[in-house]
Amino acid sequence: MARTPAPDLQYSGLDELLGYRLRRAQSAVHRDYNAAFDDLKLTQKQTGVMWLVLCNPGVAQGAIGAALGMDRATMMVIVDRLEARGLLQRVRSRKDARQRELVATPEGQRLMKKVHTRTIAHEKRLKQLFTGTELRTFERLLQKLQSLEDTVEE
Amino acid sequence: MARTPAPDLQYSGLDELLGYRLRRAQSAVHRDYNAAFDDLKLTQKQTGVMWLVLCNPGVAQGAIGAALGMDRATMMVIVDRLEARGLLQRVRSRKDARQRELVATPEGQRLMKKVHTRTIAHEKRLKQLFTGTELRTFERLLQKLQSLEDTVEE
DNA sequence: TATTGTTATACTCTATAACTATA
DNA sequence: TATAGTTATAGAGTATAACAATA
Repeated sequence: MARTPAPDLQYSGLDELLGYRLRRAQSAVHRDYNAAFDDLKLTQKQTGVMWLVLCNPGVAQGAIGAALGMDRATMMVIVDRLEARGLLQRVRSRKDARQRELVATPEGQRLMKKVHTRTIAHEKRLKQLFTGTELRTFERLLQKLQSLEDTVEE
Repeated sequence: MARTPAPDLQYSGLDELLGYRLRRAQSAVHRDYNAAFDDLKLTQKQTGVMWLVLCNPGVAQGAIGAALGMDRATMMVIVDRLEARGLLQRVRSRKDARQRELVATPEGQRLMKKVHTRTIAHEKRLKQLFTGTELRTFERLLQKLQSLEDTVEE
């Protein structure tokens, strides 16, 4: 990524902001993820969609988007790419012709087997940084932040 | 954002992954931030850059990028935008003519006063979700994830 | 030779608005 | 009328590679 060695700067409290800390942590994990999944060419978001399609075959595109907190238009971009790569298919629903049911192709299923294995390894790598108690606490704290999601929408 | 009501899906462990949880939490805070700063038209990243420029006037562009974990090319995009909006200026360094020192314009300084106030309010809003002990724990846990950053680079 | 910034290029995610086809 | 998906469009962040100027 070609970065300069860390300098010596004033932060005036920037690095004490919870939002900033969270962003930097997420950024570090994101880079770590990309490095670990580089050869599979699947981003975190794409993996999330494929993951849910695998364990909810035939579920509507919009339902996946809602579950992952994504806009309809955003889902379109992601599903378009996954479909173009031949990892999943859209099928017009017979129950409600407005909906598109998503199903993984054989190739998508093969890829997701690798992704599962890789994910377990990556997760283990992350969790090694913490004790069991810390992990439970961490998840609880992260969960609290997600409650903001509901506040904004209404 | 036009989202569909939450569906009832299988997750097969996706929602137990630390990386997933972190991403969703960051996403929620990011949306909350954007909603709170909508009228000021400054993103989290742009705010980070302006913040450091304000408390380190004349610091080199690359030093800011390194402090915020950003690539040189990424910094270019962000600084270009801030400069085009008249919020900061690039000045060729007299100590090392390769470097560009960043300084906030009067307009940038005015805007950042508002941003500071707004940030304190936003931070308060976030921190209300937690006790003092929880906050200290949270920051410690997030810090541990940032150690991944060093592991990947070398 | 190495570093700082630059440009060109490409990819991903996000979102709004207007449109269609269905319900 | 309302909903699911689509298209067009735009903004933002990320990164690689090649290049110029400077050290």
